[in-house]
Amino acid sequence: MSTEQKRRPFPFHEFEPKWQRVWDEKQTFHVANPGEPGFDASKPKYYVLDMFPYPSGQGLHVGHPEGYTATDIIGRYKKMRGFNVLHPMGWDAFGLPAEQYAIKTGQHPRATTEANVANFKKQLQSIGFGYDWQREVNTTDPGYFKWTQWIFVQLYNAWFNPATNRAEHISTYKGDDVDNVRLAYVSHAPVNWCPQLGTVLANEEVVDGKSEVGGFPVERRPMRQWMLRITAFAQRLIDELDGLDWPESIKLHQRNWIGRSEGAEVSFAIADSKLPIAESQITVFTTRPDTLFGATYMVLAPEHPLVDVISTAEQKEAIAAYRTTAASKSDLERTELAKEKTGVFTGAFSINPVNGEKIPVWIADYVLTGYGTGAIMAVPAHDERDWEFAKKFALPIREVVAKEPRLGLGNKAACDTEPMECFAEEGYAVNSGPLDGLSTADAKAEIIARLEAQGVGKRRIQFKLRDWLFSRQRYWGEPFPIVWENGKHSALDESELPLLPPDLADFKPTGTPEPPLSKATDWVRYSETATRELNTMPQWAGSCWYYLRYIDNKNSERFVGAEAEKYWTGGGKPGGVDLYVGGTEHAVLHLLYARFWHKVLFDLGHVSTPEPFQKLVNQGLILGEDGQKMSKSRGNVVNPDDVIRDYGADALRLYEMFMGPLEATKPWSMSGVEGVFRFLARVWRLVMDETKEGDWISSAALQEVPMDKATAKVVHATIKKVGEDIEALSFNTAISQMMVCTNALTSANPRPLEAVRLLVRVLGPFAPHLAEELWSRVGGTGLVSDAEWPAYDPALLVEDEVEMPVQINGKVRDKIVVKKDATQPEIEAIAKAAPKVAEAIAGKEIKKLIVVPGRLVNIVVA
RNA sequence: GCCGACGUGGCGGAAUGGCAGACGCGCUAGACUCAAAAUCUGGUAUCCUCACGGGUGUGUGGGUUCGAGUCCCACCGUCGGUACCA
Repeated sequence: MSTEQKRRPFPFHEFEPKWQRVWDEKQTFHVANPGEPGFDASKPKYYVLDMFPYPSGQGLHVGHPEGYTATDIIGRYKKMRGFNVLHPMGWDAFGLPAEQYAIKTGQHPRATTEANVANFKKQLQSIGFGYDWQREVNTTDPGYFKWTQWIFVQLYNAWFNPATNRAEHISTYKGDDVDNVRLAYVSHAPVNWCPQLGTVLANEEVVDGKSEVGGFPVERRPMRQWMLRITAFAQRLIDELDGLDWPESIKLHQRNWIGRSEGAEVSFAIADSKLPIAESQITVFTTRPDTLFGATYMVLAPEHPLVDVISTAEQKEAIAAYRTTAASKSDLERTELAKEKTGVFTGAFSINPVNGEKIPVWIADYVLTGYGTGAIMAVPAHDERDWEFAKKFALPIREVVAKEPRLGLGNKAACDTEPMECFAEEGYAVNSGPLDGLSTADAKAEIIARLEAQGVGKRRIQFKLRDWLFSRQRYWGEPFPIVWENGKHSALDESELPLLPPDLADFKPTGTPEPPLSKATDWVRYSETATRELNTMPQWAGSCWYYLRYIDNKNSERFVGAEAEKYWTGGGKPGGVDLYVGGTEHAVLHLLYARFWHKVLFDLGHVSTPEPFQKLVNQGLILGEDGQKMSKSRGNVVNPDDVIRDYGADALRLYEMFMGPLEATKPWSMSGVEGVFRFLARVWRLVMDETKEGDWISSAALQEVPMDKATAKVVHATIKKVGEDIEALSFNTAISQMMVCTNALTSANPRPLEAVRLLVRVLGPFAPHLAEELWSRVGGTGLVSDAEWPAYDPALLVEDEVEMPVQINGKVRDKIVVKKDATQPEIEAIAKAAPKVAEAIAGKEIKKLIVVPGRLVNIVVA
């Protein structure tokens, strides 16, 4: 841009930084905690939260300010409405991308993180967000992660008591294997290992067999890992969604992810087994126990422990070969090759407990180790997967469910004819002995009762959710507060926290599953005989509880002070945060993990609500001008800094909100930005006139005169609608109403000062810089940010007369004007007398006449 | 496959079951100007008509209703999520 003076329609570049300085100097958006000076206990509280950003090297993109502007408007509005508003911001700064970037550039992640945080903060401040920066948190700050580690220790020292259905201190556990019930425990199960990233990943972080970060292949291998027992809370995580004001789609997503299914566990005896009874059973989980009579074979997962025990000598070789292939397949290959079923016969048979039939036992990788019991009874007639498998390996298929009840057919008749297609729906039992004729629901109940009586099965509820793999083989994360001695682990004492990571110069992955912390030989040695845990926590750890730390971020005694926690999360709702705004991408990761941690803290008495977030809103994605997802490779990325430079922060904020509904996906448009920019200039010119020389002076039209009726009406209608629209998060329509008001005031001469003062206050939450500037020029007291939200006068909004359309058979034919309080018969008479109406109904029979007072009249004629 | 969201002018989008298209963009005419930009004022769904006026219109087809963009059923399309979960 040239250095010569670029003419600006209003001097936003001068007053925007000015007001940002004033807010900072006066600490306008700082709010005190109970017990602190300046705390006003008479005010209600409002906690409005943004999903804090991961401070990447790219800086802010226009997606960030969308949600942030929405919460800022709410926060500023609630403040004007007399609330104590908690609206904080912080940094989710541990994690893979920072470390990858550090490795690439050769800098220490702490240095790059600091630089990125400083840049993000500067950018956020240049948009004029009203955050209480005194409450800033950073997950990589030792004063913060001390408490992340402390919470981990709480998890370690807790177990889930099924009798009370909640987490309790480990001391209440009376069994003999404490390490088997802790909420944080060690596992040796196969995990998702990503060689390129040099770390293991949680199930949630693996997408289509590739890492969510980077898209690298992921393979399964058994490793020693820390797990968190989130599955213990599965039922509560489902049930307690009910009390939350979240989008139904997100609730559904979480329910599906947790994946509750009801069914039965059934034990099949292994035929001709020489093993003790207890070991010669194959237990399966099924949601369709009513189809038990149709089980014609069984399948074990390749990794199932019984495979070695039961396979016959002739099959051993084939089995071993199949297991090797299955194990070496990455998840990606497993998914890609999912089309064709594979498997091998074990040579063994089992006995169907309901009819004594001997059925073959196979292994196949379409049965997963991690779900249910890792074994299934196959009912090919009524399960698509079993159907495909049976067809491929020519196994028998027996129909046991029919669409319609069918009685009187013996087993014999049915066994001879195989069904033509798989029927996986509910229906009525056939060929099932005592179940015949029962509906699927009744048949399930009946068979479960029978199995329970025989002691070979029972009702069971199964969840898809797995325990949370919590350790990573990385440098840039919270070290575990755990030491190992003689193969046994123990937690550090609270006094030893925070446990800082070693200051490693070489923090690169080792290329093996050995974590980089192993390179810090001094650090690793805890004592003569004990060494430290080498894994670090995943990025999700810090974000699981940051909303609690904002409440009391400087507390060195406790993760959050009890009194402050009670105040800011109080209000009688299950969730403490009143409004949480962020992207959908966290539907089942962050939002599920945070709920889990919160419930543990609640059960252990550390927080006072069972849920973290009462109301959740997902802001939509902002696309590039071409309607495509914004990305560097497409070259359609919009940088907020450029928008602020050319149009100002207020225009950026306003445009982000004017684009459309907050939740919608919508494309960016620079001419749209210019549109709201012109609107802001029009508001400016309500107050200021430009001289021939290009100087700004107070507008001559602006006078201390009372508002005429029409002006008062539009201004008060604006106060009403904008307030209601903010409450409903309908910011685009609020802005359109302010445009209507501004257009009306533009043509007013004289222009009543009072009207402008009211409009400026209503504009405050949206375009705070311009509002402050104008407020100071129209004689406002103090800051508009501290002003009260104006009240509207409903009496000014009612019309004396209303225009009503008159329809004939649903089509508008004429319009009439009637008094506001006209009676039904009066309206009817006026309507019938209207010229076009009279003409249309002349000589016709009126079959019906509907009058909707204040809206319309509809006359139905033959 | 399954689950979810959404289909309204040239574009972004408004509409408690009650005048479809608020507001903005774009386009267009006029005012101001020597001229332009900026600004201000007006017009702008579509078809028929010189006009007055009228017909048709919210993805498609049905239905409920005095009245449907809105509610119900079926279908088509776009986007997002998810996938051997027994």
